[in-house]
Amino acid sequence: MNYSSELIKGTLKTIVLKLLADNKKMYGYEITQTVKEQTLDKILITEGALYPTLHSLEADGLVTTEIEFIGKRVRKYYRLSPQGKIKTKEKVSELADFMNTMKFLLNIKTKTV
Amino acid sequence: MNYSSELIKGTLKTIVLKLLADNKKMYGYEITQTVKEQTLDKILITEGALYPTLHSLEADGLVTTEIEFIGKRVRKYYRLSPQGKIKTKEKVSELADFMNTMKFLLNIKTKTV
DNA sequence: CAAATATACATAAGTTTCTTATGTATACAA
DNA sequence: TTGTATACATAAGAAACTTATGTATATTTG
Repeated sequence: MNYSSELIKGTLKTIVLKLLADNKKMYGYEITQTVKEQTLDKILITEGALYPTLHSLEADGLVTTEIEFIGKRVRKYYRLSPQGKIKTKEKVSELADFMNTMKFLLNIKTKTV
Repeated sequence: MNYSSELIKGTLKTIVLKLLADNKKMYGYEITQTVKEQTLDKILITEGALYPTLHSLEADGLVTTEIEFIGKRVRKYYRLSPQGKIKTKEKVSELADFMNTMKFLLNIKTKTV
């Protein structure tokens, strides 16, 4: 059973950047499959969400692209730019920090007056 | 320095429900201030986000409301309904699960082929 | 005591970011 | 040959915010 989609909102860019940081280069479909496998089908990235995100990362200069042909079929590989590497560190540490804060907040039992 | 707002998206309802679960009853402004204090200004809930969320929780039957007057000023207290208590447990455990999954995903070094 | 700030509610327009739907095309398996 | 998988893309619509605005009372501060 996968997560209610609003949870994934806001984390997609970070997920994509981190995967690219760990795998040198990846193409869109590969990203969807990797996330699906690694999260045991809990996080399913739709193409309608992923491709615009990748295009936006490219427009922001965070990734570069390379076209590759597998037979007649096209593949578009994405790779982090230097700025992309910096941005990835920022986003990942921000998310880690946020998760710590949330963990703390959700464990609070009583309001401190 | 507070979090980029897209991170908070999708977690607001869960935060509000959990606070109500821990504090019996709370009013809107109190929720914003409590979150601000507990997170050391890292999570700032805007009124434009909070009030529609509270109204939506009420419309869904997850909370009940009571008006209270402090002098001439009105306060609207929110309290979990029985369904609200159930929903809170679901949302909190879903978020905890999601955070574990994200933590795992963001630590992966190499793609497992 | 006037002005600024804090308390306390609310809504509405606009933006972002997703979902859902659709489209195109190749490759492979049944 | 039919369905499924691979692989890209975009567009309409929905959800959930931000930002701006509005109203009103209470308190602090210069």
